[in-house]
Amino acid sequence: MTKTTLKEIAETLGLSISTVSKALKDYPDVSQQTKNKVIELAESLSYTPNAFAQSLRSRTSKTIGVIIPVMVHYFFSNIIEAILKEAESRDYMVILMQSNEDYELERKQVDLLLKKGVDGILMSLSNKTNNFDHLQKIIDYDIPLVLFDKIAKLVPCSKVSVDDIKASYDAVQFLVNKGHKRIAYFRGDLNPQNSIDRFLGYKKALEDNNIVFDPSLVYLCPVADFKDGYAAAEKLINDHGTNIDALHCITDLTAIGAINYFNEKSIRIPEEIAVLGFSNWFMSSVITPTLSSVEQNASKMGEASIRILFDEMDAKQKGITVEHQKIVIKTELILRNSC
Amino acid sequence: MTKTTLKEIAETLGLSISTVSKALKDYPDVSQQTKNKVIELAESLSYTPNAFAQSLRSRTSKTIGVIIPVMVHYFFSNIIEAILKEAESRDYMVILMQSNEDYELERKQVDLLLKKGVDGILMSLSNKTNNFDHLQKIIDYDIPLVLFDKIAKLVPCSKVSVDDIKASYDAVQFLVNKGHKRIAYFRGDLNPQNSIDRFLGYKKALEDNNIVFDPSLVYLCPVADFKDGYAAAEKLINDHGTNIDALHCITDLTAIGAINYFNEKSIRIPEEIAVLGFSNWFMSSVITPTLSSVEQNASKMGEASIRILFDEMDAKQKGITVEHQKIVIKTELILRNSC
DNA sequence: AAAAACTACGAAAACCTTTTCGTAAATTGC
DNA sequence: GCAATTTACGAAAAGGTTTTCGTAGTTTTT
Repeated sequence: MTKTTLKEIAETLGLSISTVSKALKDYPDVSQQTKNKVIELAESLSYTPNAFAQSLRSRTSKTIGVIIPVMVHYFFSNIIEAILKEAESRDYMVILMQSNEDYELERKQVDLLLKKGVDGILMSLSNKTNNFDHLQKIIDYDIPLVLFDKIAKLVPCSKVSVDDIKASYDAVQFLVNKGHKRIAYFRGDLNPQNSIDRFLGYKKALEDNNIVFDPSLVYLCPVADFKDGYAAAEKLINDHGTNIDALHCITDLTAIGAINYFNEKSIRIPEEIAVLGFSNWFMSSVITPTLSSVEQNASKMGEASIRILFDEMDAKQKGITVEHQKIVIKTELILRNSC
Repeated sequence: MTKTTLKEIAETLGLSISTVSKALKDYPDVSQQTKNKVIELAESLSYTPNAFAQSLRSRTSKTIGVIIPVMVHYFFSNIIEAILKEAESRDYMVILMQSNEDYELERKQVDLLLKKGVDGILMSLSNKTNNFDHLQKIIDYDIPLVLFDKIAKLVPCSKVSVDDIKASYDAVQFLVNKGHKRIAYFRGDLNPQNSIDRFLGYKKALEDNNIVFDPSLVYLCPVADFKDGYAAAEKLINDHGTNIDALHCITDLTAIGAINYFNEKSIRIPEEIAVLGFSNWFMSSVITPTLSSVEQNASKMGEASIRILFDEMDAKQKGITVEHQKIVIKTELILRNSC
């Protein structure tokens, strides 16, 4: 079963390749009669143009590349889902890569995507990334680039993110309004902007409420997973007993780790310690107690990212240059039983 | 910033395109001197061959296509992760598509992948799929195809799955050994093979233990999600009160839905009803009570699938034909507090 | 010293599509 | 009836790489 080509159709009908091509693309300088013959035969042979040849000629591939740090995350899989759906509807294909929070790998993957000739790139940076030459390379190649969630503020490209400062600020403000004063914080890795911003939001909310920031209430959870949260909770209790009102965490997973520790030690939530997460994983709605969190609207973020990417790709096609966009997705506090 | 081509290098050095190409591919009929010059210039211009041209000529794309029914699933995202890693290490790219449990979409996606010229395809079928012409088309095109998890038994291609019958059989046998007799079952959609097999395993275990199969203890959870489980649990209790010893569910999510209902109604787990899920989602280890489940080894399944795919792709490249493989991944019972 | 073998390169075709340009033949206008 | 236009098609180049085959020029063999 070999794929049909224009040449075969041309030979069968005694036409030239050019005429067949033009007939299929409905050029005006082909007679209707010829068009009909060509179209009929093409269909009966189920002709589809060779994508490689088309790409070679047009220098476009109808393909976009997506690099994310990790796949097995409620947040990221939701974003990917939104991206796939939108790409689908535009007949674009998505090449997906996972950087595994590894800067070197991320760089290599960018090179692969560029080599592969994708028409655009969506990226959420790894936690380790603090050199942006590879992003500049994308821009130098004139490939539209949109960063989402884990963004680099200084790279000249479009960006989609949430206002992490405000999101955490609002969360902590809520805890303060509830009367909590000694609010611990489990912070994430020191490098990524999100992590920094959420921490700043936490600090600012304290300041604005005239609560003295106490560094001994801040614990580092570099991987921001269940284990980190569990371990930090253990340290927290060892250090402070239950002389703590509330706990805000960099992610739900960390918060759930902490909750599990508190449950084991029969520390009552929210009576003894109120807990508030970040990201609103599905899981958070089914654990005991259900976990309050910050909804990041992953789908909206995915949709916005790919929409902007398509805008820039379309503009490039038409030879127009467009301003880069910076979109901030609204977050909302989801209140459940943990606070 | 335009990409360097062989032609440019050739012109700069006063050589022919062929010689440059051969120099870079280390052909023996190019002098070492010339090779050195070419390699040096190529590197300084950071030459990378045009992937479209290479694909056009070689009829391969170093790309594989993956179609899964849904992305936001612990199981599938784990499989994808394994696939991405292995593909990565082979310098292959992965085009990912989500069929959304929609047969028509699945068909369209297969066509897209074929048109795009992927070198191989990995698929997990949608629940609705019961016509396999599109799979046959892949085979007719001589593109290696591996089905995983949601497979079609009769399609002549390699397959990777778990022995769902045995897995559920073992799970129910465990419940019986614990002394449970009235064991309810929340089954999945009627179409997919997994769903059928797990149900068969449940039935067979009862039979082998001389427990009469009672259809009134079986509830349908077509989507097999949290909602379905919650709703079915409500019906179960309405129908039978707590005249039930145990419950086995088609997925963890369903089981977690049921657990939430039981918790709300203060029905004690496992004292009044023991619960056992399927798939061993991460979530199951952190809810209250922690949920026993069947570990499907998603990573192993992903690894096996892509390994077989590469085997078949390599064989095709060499013109060899290989037997299709049928791999059954071992499952294991993970015991926690819910039973 | 002539024949044989080897070295190092280039021409050209093939992969397939798209589009520009050129040109016969048919048609229109006057 | 001749010039101007229109119609309908084909040739050819371009996009970039790979590989086969051909061939000058050089070296080795006898």
